[in-house]
Amino acid sequence: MISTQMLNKEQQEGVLTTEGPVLILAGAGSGKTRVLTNRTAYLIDEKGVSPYNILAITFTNKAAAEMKSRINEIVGFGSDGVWVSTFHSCCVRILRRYVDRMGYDTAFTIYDTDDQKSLMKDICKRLEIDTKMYKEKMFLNAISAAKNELIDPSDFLARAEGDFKQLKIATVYAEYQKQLLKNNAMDFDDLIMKTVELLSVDNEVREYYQERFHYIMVDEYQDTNRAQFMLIKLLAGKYKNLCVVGDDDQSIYKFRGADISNILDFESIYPNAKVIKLEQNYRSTQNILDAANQVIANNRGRKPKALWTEKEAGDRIVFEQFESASEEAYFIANDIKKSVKQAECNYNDCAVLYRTNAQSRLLEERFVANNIPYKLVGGVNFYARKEIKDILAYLKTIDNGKDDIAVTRILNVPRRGIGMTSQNKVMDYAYNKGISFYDALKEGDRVPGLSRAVGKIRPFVDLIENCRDMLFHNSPVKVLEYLIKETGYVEELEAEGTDEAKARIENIDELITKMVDYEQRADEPTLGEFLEEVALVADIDSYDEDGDYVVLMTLHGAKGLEFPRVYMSGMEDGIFPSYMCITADDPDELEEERRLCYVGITRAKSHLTMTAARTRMIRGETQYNAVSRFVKEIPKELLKGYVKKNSTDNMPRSDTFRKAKQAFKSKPFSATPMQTYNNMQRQGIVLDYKEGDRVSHIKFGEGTVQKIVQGGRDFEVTVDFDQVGVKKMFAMFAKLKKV
DNA sequence: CAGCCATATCTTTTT
DNA sequence: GATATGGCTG
Repeated sequence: MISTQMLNKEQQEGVLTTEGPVLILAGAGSGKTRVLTNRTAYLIDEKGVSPYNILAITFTNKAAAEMKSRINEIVGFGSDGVWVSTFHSCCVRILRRYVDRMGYDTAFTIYDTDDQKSLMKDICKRLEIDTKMYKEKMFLNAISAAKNELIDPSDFLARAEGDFKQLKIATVYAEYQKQLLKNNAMDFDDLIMKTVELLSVDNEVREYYQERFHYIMVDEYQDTNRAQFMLIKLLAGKYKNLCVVGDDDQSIYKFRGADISNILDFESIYPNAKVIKLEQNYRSTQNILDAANQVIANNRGRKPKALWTEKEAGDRIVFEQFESASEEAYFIANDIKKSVKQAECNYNDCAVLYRTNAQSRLLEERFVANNIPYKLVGGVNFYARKEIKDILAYLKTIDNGKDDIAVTRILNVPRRGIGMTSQNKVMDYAYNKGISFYDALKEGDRVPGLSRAVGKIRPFVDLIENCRDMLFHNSPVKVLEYLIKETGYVEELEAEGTDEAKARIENIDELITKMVDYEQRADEPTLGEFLEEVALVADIDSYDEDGDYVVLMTLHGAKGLEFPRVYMSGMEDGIFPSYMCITADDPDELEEERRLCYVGITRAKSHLTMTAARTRMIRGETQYNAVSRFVKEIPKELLKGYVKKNSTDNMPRSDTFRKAKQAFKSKPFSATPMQTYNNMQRQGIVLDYKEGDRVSHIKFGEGTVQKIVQGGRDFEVTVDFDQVGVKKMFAMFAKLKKV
């Protein structure tokens, strides 16, 4: 039974307004999940709606699972019937049932980014595209963007309007779709787009689902793209009881096609929509909320809103700048350790957030050294690891022999002595005969030019066929175990004996465990369903807030979560906001970064610490970065000790550094590795070039030395570069070479 | 055909 | 710094 007395007035309104379109603008920490779960409970308990007629859509499995369990807590029995799922799994469910009406096999496989890349590579090779000119990734990005906008290959061609590059993309796009269909596979974007297509084209299917879903709710609506928008519009087409929840200030997935106008224009698309604003924040202290409000206030083009809280001011925000990124990591690790020791918090109260996954490395090292339990979320997905992808490719081959990408991946893994030459011969044969790669392997003796290789291919085909036969009478796990034994995959790793090989074996064991777990959960376990589940998990799904560990993740990953103590690391211009956004002509990109900052700040309940480093290694180059402009947007009164010690002041410490910075104030500065720097310092600097000499620079290319001036401990060298013009730089950093 | 070494490119963010 | 690719050799 639900009780509305725990809800504020606006929240109650959100729960009780069940009919017609509703837009809930829910600020960070304003209890939107509570509204959604209570609303569902209200529909079932009070309005007698069948759970079967309710659909709730989220972005991650974790969010879906949480909503499900919270509905369960309130409603108890009967809530199982509610469809709570992610966009992608919802679409898969629909497609598995009806996609055969569009020429696909309902047993299609789902391609992840890796698979897409492999396929694209093959296509570029076949179409003889110079991948130096046009990168595979460029095509994939363009295709993904098109799919998010529901633009199919023929639309794309029509829009190309004679533009050479666009025409090229159109050709590749068409071929890509053709190959996907042939492989009986779909990529992530297809899942949404094909569902929209199915619902648009097939009246019977559309009416079925429209009739089924009397009530639809969508979480994180600000992150929907055009395709997802259409999907929802189609599904809600009959009853129009659509409730969307979102916050335009937390829209951070534009790069993935999210269209903020979906939420901003909701009222004009659904004219009689009721709009409810949730502005009371229940999560953060006043200081944290003030900081968030002040930062986000710098964005134009947002729906005006003001978050408020009844909470006390709380601690001020800590900001610290360090000489290097490792010192930063050292500080964060120590600070967490200290706080736990003093019983101020547990490890799982703490989260360390950063802009890019690469930043996690130093933190991890520090955490290991300090014996701090931590969990890294994101980065390389478990299912993206080599050994896991190999095993999954076997399973995919068993499940869907049409998936050429999977078959080619494992044909020679472990080594069977089948090289590229043989593989290409089979591939050509398959292409000419219009059959799948695997089917071509089966008739290997008829492939021209395959002499000895036939004998090597045979055992591979037999293995796959045996597994398929086994599947009729055995559980998928049995087949998996048989497979691992027969291929000798683990055996080979054991023989290797390295730590890395051991870690791989552990991962494979983990995969078996996951499959066992799946079989126990499923009513009727099938290999296909397992593969599907595996394809659609995000790393965040495995994060469990009950375990006592610090969590490390990107700011993007943290959306929707909250922690008593939050550390935002790498608060530097060039890192966050990223260099790409600073240099972009489009000011919207900076605004998106600012929203990301807003998301980060509002994750914190009571303690927020921001850190920055003066120097940081990025891709093997040392960068010097200024303090993030976002830090400067926070009023100083909210910061603890902003101008106190010299370790936290804004001026660079060393004379050399200050001058270096002046010379390179516009760009993040790549310096020579520290090794050389130290050598030079020890030896005193000897320049092997003089004024008028031709020199070359690692980044700027060749140029002529105009002036050399002794400055402090280093030489200030002025060079007129052929490509980029005159630059002033310090010899110590510039690493100029005489040519 | 496989294993080794040189090189090139990468990085924002993810279902 | 790390990983993917390409060329070479045994």
